[in-house]
Amino acid sequence: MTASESRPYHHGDLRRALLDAAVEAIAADGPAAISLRDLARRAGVSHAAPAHHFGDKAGLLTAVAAEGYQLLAGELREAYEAGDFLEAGVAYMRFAVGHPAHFAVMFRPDLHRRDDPGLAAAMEHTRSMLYAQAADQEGVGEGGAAEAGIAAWALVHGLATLWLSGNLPASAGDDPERLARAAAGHLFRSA
Amino acid sequence: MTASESRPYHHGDLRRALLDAAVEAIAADGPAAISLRDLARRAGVSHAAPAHHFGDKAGLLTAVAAEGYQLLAGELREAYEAGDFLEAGVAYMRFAVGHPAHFAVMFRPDLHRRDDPGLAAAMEHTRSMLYAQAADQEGVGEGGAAEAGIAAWALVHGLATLWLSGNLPASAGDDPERLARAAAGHLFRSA
DNA sequence: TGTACATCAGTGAACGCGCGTTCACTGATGTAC
DNA sequence: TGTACATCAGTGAACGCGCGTTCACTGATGTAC
Repeated sequence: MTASESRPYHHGDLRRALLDAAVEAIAADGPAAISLRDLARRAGVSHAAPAHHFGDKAGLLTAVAAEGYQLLAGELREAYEAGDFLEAGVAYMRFAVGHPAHFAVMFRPDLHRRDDPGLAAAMEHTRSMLYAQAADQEGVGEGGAAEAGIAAWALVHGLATLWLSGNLPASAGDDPERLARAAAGHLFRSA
Repeated sequence: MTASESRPYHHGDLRRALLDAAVEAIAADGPAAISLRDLARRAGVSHAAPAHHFGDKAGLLTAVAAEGYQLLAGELREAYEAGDFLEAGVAYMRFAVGHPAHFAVMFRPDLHRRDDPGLAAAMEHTRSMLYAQAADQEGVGEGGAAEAGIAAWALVHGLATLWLSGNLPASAGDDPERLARAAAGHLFRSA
């Protein structure tokens, strides 16, 4: 992967390379295990280079989280545009399994820079899509409609979490999207 | 808290004290942030003492996880004995919010000693209760019954996870058990 | 009741390690004229 | 087309820190006789 010849002084796109290295490392060992020095090693630069782009570890994880929210918003938008709310749940599962590192960082606010405007914008955008259904129904009846949206989110979020952490029984099968569709179907069957 | 007078050479119940310190530290900063040296400090013993009881960090976290599974099994048993499956979901939420440190460690097999018999037994016992409903229904109809049990578990697990990590919107309210009851109600309404 | 001894819990010094952060620096790039 | 200079990306040495682990040890407890 790394050029054995003399590398140029400037990396080209070190920011991108560091993010990719972070995603790879997080997927393997979790967000807590990464170090800026290790990422620099993976990207083939000196250990002080990452500070130039992200400042510190929180800055890097904040960038990963923001990217994750953008990716998730994209997946959700497609499902919503197809007008199928159940498939939005399936898309959520697909995103989690397809981008486990992003998923692991996104819902860990303790790892983020609270004041980052890029993350805040990406979060708000994605959340507005997540709560869309709940907001739509909120005015309708008395109590419970908001919880319906939260219940749907919680179901697919819990399913993705349990899947990724290897806590589901063998009876869950080996196809995450199928499982999500089947499990979420139990919730929407009543709607 | 700590006796300022000369402490006795033997602690009395250092194992328990270290577990309590760990639970406190994990609740505050997460499982990744703890160190055996810090726990020894909190318990007022030398930094080498924890190794006597747990060997290493994985050994300690394994003990925390096993204790968590035992506590959860107790809460679930009460709900089941009352014959109310919905309240078992509420009990799951109550356990997670009441024992956030245990909850954070239990579903992280990467933090455990795989071969610990105590943990394996506690897990199996608790899981048999979690899957009880799914197992009961499994023989009934074709496909989908097993997913119903998983869906119920995923819903309350996701709800607890999102609650503890502070990811739920303000509309979720401030009463976790009420929220669990309302959200899970959407799932069981169809049954 | 008293003595000897085995066992075990906890000590404290020592080790090597990887980390984050800082800082003066150097190499490369791009822009003004 | 060429020269001067500002800007920026990345370097590498240095620092102090907390960590896990090891190990010979010592203090306390309990049991055998």
